[in-house]
Amino acid sequence: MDIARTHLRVRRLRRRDLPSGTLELAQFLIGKTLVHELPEGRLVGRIVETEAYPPGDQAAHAFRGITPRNRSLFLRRGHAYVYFTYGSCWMLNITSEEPGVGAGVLIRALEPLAGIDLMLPGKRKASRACDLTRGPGRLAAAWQIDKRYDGIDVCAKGPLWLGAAQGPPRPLGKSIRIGITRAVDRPFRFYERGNPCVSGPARLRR
DNA sequence: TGCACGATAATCT
DNA sequence: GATTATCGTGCAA
Repeated sequence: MDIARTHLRVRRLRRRDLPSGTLELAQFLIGKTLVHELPEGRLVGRIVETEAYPPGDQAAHAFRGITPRNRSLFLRRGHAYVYFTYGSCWMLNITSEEPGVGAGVLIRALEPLAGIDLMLPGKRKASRACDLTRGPGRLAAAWQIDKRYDGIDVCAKGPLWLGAAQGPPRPLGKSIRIGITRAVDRPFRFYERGNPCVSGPARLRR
C-alpha cells in the first residue's frame, strides 16, 4: 500500500462547514472524506457518488411523514440515517436540513484511501479496492455500517465522521437517481466523472 | 457490457 | 400481502 496513504491525516468537518440544503450538500460531499474508526484501525474513503432526497420528494422515505424507521431523517443536518432494505443491504444517508425537516443524502460510493485491508469483502472477490465500496449496499457491508449507526452525529466526536476533501477536485457529473420507482426523472444524483469507484451502468458514470 | 431474475427480510398498507 | 434508495449470477451479444 502507498506509504503516504497509511499516514493520511484528515481534518474533521464541522457542522457549519456543511452547506444548507439537500441538493447543495449532495454536491458538496463529492470529494470529501468519510472516516470510520474501528478498534483495529481507521477506514478512510473519498465520497465519489451521492443522491439527494430533498423535502417534498416523492421518492424520499420522509415523504409520507415520520415513522419509527425514518425518524433519524428528521434530525438536523450532519446526522446519519441508516436503514435496511432488500433483505440484505444497509444504506447510509447524511441528513441535510433543519431539525424536524425530513431529508437526506444517500452515500452511494466511496474511493478507499486507507484501511483497505480492514474493509470486509463479503461474498465478492475484491480484486480491486473499488469493488468493496462501489454501491451503497457494498460500502455499508465493507465498512460494517448498520443499525448501530442510525441517528449518530457525524459532525461530533464518534466512530463515524466527515472529513475534508482529499486530492484535487475533479469534474462533477449529474444524472437521474438509481433504483427508484417514483420521481424517476429528477437529476438528483451526483458523482465524480470517470472515477472507477462510481456505481451504476457506464452511461451514468461518464 | 448489458440486461433479467431471484434472494431476502424489515417496513408499511 | 406488497413493496423495496440492492447485489450477484447467468446468459446474450
